[in-house]
Amino acid sequence: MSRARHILEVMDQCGLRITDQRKTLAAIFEETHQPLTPKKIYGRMNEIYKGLSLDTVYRNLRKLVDIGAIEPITFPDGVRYQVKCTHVNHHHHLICLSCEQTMPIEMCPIELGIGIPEKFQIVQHTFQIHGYCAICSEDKHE
Amino acid sequence: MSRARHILEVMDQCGLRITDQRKTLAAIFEETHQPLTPKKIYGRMNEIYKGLSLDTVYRNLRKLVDIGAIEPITFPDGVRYQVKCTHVNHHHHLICLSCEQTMPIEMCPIELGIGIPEKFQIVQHTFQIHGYCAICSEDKHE
DNA sequence: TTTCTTGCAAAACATTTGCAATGGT
DNA sequence: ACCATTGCAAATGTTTTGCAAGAAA
Repeated sequence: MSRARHILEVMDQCGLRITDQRKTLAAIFEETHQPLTPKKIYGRMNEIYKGLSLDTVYRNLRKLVDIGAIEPITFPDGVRYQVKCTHVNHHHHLICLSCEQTMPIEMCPIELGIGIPEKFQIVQHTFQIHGYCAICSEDKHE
Repeated sequence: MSRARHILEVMDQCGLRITDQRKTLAAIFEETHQPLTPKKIYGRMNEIYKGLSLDTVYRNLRKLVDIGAIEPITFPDGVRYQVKCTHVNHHHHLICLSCEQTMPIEMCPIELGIGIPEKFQIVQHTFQIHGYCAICSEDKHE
C-alpha cells in the first residue's frame, strides 16, 4: 500500500473527512522523502491545488500529527514534518544538511542509560544528528 | 569571580560596552540557575530597570550567545537561555520540567558512536532529556 | 567626539482563530 | 441534512529592523 493511501486510510479511520486538500497533502508526503516545512508544503500544494490557504495546511498538519500519520522534526531553522517512520522500534534520525533526507538510526542514548542518575524521572528526550550523508559528503570532495 | 562579573568581563574583552541594561542582564543570569525565556528575562529586568524595551533584551541575548557567554536551549515550548556551562568537557543536559533546573551529564551519544554510519559526516547534534529531577519527583509522591 | 547602544515604532515572520460558506458523509 | 472542513481575514506571538536620541569609550 502506498504511503499516500495509508495516510488517507488512517485519516478515515479517525473520522476525518477525505477532502481534495487532504488527498493532495497525502500525495506530497508520498512523493517526498524529506522533512518539509509548512511553507514548502504550502508551495507544493499550491502548484497542484490552486487557491489553497496556508492555514488549512497548518490545520491539517496538526491533525496528521495528532493521529500519528506524520511527525515533526525540529531543524535549526524551524519545524519540519515527515511521514512517521514505520520503524517499530524507538529510534532517532540522522539529518543531512545538504539533501535534507533523514535516515533512522536504531541507537537510543536513553536505552544505553549511561550516566543518567536513577532518580531523574525521564519524560521525554530529543536526539538528532545533523551533518552530511554519505552521498552528499562525497559530492563535496569531487 | 562571580558569574555576573565574568559575563561583563567577556563582554568587555569582546569590545561590547557595559551599559546598565547589560549589567542587569548579567545580574539576572547570576541569580538564576534555570534557563529563561526572553520574555521572563524581560519581566525580571523590568522589575529592576524601569523602561526597558524587549528588543534590547533580544539584541543582547543574541550578542551574549555570539560571544559564548550564554547558550540557548530548546524547550518543548520555545528557546531559553542560560549561562554557558563551565564544564570543560562536551556534555548535555537533564532538564527538570517542574523546577526547570538543568543538570549537566557527561555522557554524549556521539562519542559512544554506536550505530552511526562512518560515512555520515556529523556537523552538529542535539541531545536533551526532559523529565523530573530527584527532588521534584519525590515531591510528587508525597 | 566617535561609535555603540537604546527605546520606540513598525516590520517581518510563523502560527492560530472566528466566522460564514462549502463540501463530505 | 448534518457537521467537519475550508478560505478569508484578522489576531496572536515571537523575533527582527530602521532610525533618531542618548550614553559609553
